[in-house]
Amino acid sequence: MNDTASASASKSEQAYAAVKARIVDGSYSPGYRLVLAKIAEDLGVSVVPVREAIRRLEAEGLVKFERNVGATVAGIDPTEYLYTMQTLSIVEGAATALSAPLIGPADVARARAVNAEMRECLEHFDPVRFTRLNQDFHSILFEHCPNPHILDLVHRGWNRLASLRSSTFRFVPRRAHESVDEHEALLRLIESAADADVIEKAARLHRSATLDAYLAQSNAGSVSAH
Amino acid sequence: MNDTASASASKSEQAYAAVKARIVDGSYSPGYRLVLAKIAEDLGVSVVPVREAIRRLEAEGLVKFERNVGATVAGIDPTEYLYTMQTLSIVEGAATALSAPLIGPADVARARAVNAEMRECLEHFDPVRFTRLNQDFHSILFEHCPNPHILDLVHRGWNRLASLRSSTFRFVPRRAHESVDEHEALLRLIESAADADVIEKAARLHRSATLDAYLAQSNAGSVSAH
DNA sequence: GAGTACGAAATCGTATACGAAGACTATTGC
DNA sequence: GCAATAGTCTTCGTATACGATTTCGTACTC
Repeated sequence: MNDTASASASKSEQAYAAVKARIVDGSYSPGYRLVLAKIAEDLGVSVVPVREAIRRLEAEGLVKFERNVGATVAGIDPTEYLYTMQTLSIVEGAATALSAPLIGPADVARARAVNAEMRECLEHFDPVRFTRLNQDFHSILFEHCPNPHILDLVHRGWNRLASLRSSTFRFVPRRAHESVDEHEALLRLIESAADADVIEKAARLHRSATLDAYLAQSNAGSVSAH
Repeated sequence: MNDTASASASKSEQAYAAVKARIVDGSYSPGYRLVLAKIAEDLGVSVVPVREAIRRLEAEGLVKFERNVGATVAGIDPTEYLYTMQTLSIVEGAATALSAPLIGPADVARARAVNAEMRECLEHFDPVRFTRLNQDFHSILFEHCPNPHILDLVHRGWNRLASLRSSTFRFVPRRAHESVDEHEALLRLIESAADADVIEKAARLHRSATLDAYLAQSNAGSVSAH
């Protein structure tokens, strides 16, 4: 973005952005111990703003904080994943339904283009790229949501998910095909100005189907984590 | 030893609880200017923990914070109210549906008792008491929600609402009667182990009906469809 | 040899202090 | 008389410092 902005922004802000970036891009992997003094030194600031940044990240659920002990990057605990996805399915479904009436033909075209890329991506499957495109696609759908609170919840959910980096679809490649088809179906619903209820249900099911696929996968075989 | 739990908790925690309490109980009314140094002195701590407490409250939406300017108690901006209620209708609906299968006969009985009190309360209408009971009632319904994230979102929503103190029903007394009836209907659905979809929709409509009543009342006209 | 107790190191929590940014006020020029 | 500007004053933002708490290692005892 603008590195000049980081200079004008408060130190807390800088620290927040820096730590968050490192969590999301995987430099700090789950379980990583976040020591205030060390981070402060790395960023060339004192511990106070770092502390504030950590607490903000805690509120977002990206780090876990224990009093008098310290902070660690929040784990990808499968249970947590389940909860996050379920929550996201609900709020994203609502956000998509609310923003649907505000989605114009131009937006639909953009979304369709992204989905075409995704379909193409299926050939020589790249889970990371696919997951990225997936986020782009859904962003177009829910970004017009007029209720900022709901939109914020959706963003938080995606952030949480991003911290289990790379890709959901790495674990459930089969799901990717269905996903692309469901995207097209969703777009059709939006184009035809379907009922909010119908759109909401479709968007929610779309997400919880991915969750179900993941659960079926991890329950069936050995857990490949660790 | 727990009566002085505030002593064992961290200063930040104390400050957080103290400020939050004053916002909720109305000592600090909306727009009230929260000056760090003053609060710190009142509580007998330094500004650092107070600052942290304020930021936490900001994350919850109870206070509005402006860089280099200060914090004020978040207003009851009607638009904010609308957003909060809409969000709550969605997450509370989901939470209620998810917890419905876990609600036992004892819980239903308790809820019914609370609702009976509410009905009684209608005679010599006390909006504050009614609103309190209303929260108790709904708490019983969603508190078993197995997804802690969703449950947390519900609590936050209620907190926000609590900060526009006293009572929603002060503004829409007529709505109170319908509310009690809808509560009974909700309980019947839960008892009969109705579909999650049905329960969710009922719970959501129950809340958005209150919102609509409020909107109709305050605008006395109509707002654009949402 | 294993378990416990004591002590040292690491890290967090909070206080105090100083610098910076914005808001208010008084004064001056038009 | 009104507006613009300069100066002051309040309040926030961050650094540094010290006390509190936890954890880990080591030695001692059973």
